[in-house]
Amino acid sequence: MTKPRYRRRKEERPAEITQAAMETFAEHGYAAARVDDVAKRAGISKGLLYLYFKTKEELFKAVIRSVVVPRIDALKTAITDSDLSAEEFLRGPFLEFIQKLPDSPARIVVRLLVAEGPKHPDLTAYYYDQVVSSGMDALRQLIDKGVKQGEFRQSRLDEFPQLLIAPVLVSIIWKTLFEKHLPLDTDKLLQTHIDLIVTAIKAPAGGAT
Amino acid sequence: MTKPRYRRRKEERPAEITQAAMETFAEHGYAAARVDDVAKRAGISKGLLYLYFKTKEELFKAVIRSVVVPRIDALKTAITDSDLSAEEFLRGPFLEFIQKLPDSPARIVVRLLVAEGPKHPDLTAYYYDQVVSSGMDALRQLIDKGVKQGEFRQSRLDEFPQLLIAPVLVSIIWKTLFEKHLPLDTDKLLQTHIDLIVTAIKAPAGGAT
DNA sequence: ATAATTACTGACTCACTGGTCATTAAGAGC
DNA sequence: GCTCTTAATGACCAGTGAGTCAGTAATTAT
Repeated sequence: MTKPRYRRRKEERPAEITQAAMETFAEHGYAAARVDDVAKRAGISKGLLYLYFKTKEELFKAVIRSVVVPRIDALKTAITDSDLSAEEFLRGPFLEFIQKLPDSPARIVVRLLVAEGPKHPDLTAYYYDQVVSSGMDALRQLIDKGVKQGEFRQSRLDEFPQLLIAPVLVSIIWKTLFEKHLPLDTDKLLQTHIDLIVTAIKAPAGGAT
Repeated sequence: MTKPRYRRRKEERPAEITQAAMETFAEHGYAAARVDDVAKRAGISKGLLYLYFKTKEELFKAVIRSVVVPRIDALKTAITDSDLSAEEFLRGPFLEFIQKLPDSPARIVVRLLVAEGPKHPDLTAYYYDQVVSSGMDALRQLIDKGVKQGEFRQSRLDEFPQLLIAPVLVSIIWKTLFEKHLPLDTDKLLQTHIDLIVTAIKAPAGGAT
């Protein structure tokens, strides 16, 4: 009775491979990452990897998707499962959500997308549709709700919901590049940002309507 | 009298090469850019390029530096050449400065740094020292000045001056990735951001001492 | 003019890596 | 056990692109 040289595990392979790929891309970026290394990390041969993913690029897209999808779901449920006021939502669930991003795989996705996005238009389009567009809609609705209910004053923030998540990008990029030079308390940074924005758009004391 | 096949132009080459490299990197990113293409774009042979730059990486660093240096100088003079109040400075010269960034070569630098920074620690350190660190100091001083003169209330913004430039990153990344899907009026976005921040930190009417 | 110098060329090398495929062996079915 | 299917291997191929260098010609010195 010899122990088998390998086990057949058709089901688990794809997830294991994308996981290994994500780690490899995180270390070296997409272009400089070797498919062979991804395979090694996943504990398989390169040939098998190519059985599950036709090309390196397809593997790349699978990685992005594997990170993005669960994260969207998280935000969507956070929004639906809540009947807090707009301010409460911003200071509560929304803050929590963005505070998690800088240490999540989202960090890697940002780096990969900034670096490789322009060369993968369909991937960028996918990301835009799935994440950016719907995310912006959600935020805009949140702000509008706040305005309608007299919590917030009218402002241009609803034209630029990007401003709400801008410091997330700063946090991610800081952690990616400068953490060694000067550590950044991103939780506090994001908290401060929400404070400032809410202060700026809060309706003056004697509410409207 | 035959026309010469080439002209010797020792002085001008380096600048021409870094310029060509910047354009090539802008199109393809660092890893995917071919040295041969940079040379072609600069109108020279690859061999000559290697006479001026020892490796592709050294060329890369030269490109970053060539973009960064003049931009720092611009900001520094803007700060020194002005005795405006803190709010006036933010709304005037500072806003103007950041409004220029999304369409300047700074855009390419951001993309290249995010993508390649982790693999070039010394370059990242250089950028941190020359740009980030001193830029943050300058902003912090500006805010403190505003506080001391009673224009601004005390806030945590002076702990996180990054918040002032966060939307610049959003603008740059948006233009890099999503411009085709939904154009963004970055001037207005940045204007809005400064409005919001100033509103948030402005001292209440009856100013302090 | 002629010689000396060196900016410049372009063909070449060589390491590297994405992708292929003939072969092997694990596991399912009989 | 025996056969069949296919998950899995790993040696191989072909394209590519960074970096080299022997030679050439533009310019300077004499």
